[in-house]
Amino acid sequence: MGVTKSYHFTELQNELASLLKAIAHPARIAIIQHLLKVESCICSAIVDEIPLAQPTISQHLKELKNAGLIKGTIEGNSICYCLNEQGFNKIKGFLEIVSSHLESQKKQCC
Amino acid sequence: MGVTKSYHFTELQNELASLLKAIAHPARIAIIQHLLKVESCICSAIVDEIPLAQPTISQHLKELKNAGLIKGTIEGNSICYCLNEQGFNKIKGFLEIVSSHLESQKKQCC
DNA sequence: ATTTTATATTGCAATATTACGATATAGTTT
DNA sequence: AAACTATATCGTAATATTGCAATATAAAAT
Repeated sequence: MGVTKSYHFTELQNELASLLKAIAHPARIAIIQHLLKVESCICSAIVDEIPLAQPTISQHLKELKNAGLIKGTIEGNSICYCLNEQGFNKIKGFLEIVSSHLESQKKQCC
Repeated sequence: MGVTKSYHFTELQNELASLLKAIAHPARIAIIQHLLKVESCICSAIVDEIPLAQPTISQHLKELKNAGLIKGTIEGNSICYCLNEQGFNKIKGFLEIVSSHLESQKKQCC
């Protein structure tokens, strides 16, 4: 059917899935890595950095923004994008729980 | 076009995207959480735990396995699934890099 | 050997995602 | 104001994902 049955799952499960889905594309990972590298949030010279058409980049940026992983502020003509710590912390929190559980699980079964 | 232009991106970017995509579904997060909870890797009583049809769960398990996030071993009649630490560590590594960069970035711009 | 139990595969319909050309919007420069 | 620059939106084609019924496979129990 192509539609995720999100009503079967908890709010946290759905939220985590949305956040992870937003990162789960090589172009969006490249955008994140670029924003990390440039420190000060140089705006969308991202378009020059990544070999995809401008509307495509714009769409990816929108997804990252909707998910709460980046922020954008208008700066005259252009827009300044930078990473949003909060979004990443949620994902990091989940992975830390997974890791700590895995470490305390002494006996591996598989 | 619907097809990701993965040839534009680095191997690491594509690998991370695949791993993240594999987790990025509420049912698969629920599966991961269940496997965490049951400690010893009780097999696919997951089907009883999650309100999706058996073929759907089987498909989700396959994706998690292909991505390297879970392992499965045959145990007589049934199959024992458990989490695969390695896959999670790769994602955790990426997020730790993001976090440490963000923390050292004093001036927020947006 | 037949039935039962556990899991995987196939095929398919519904929906979502990816990418981009064309175009719109809005600030900047001339 | 006209031209330019930066970004967003629309429309659309190609492809991917989700979910499940039906069916296949294979071990276990009877």
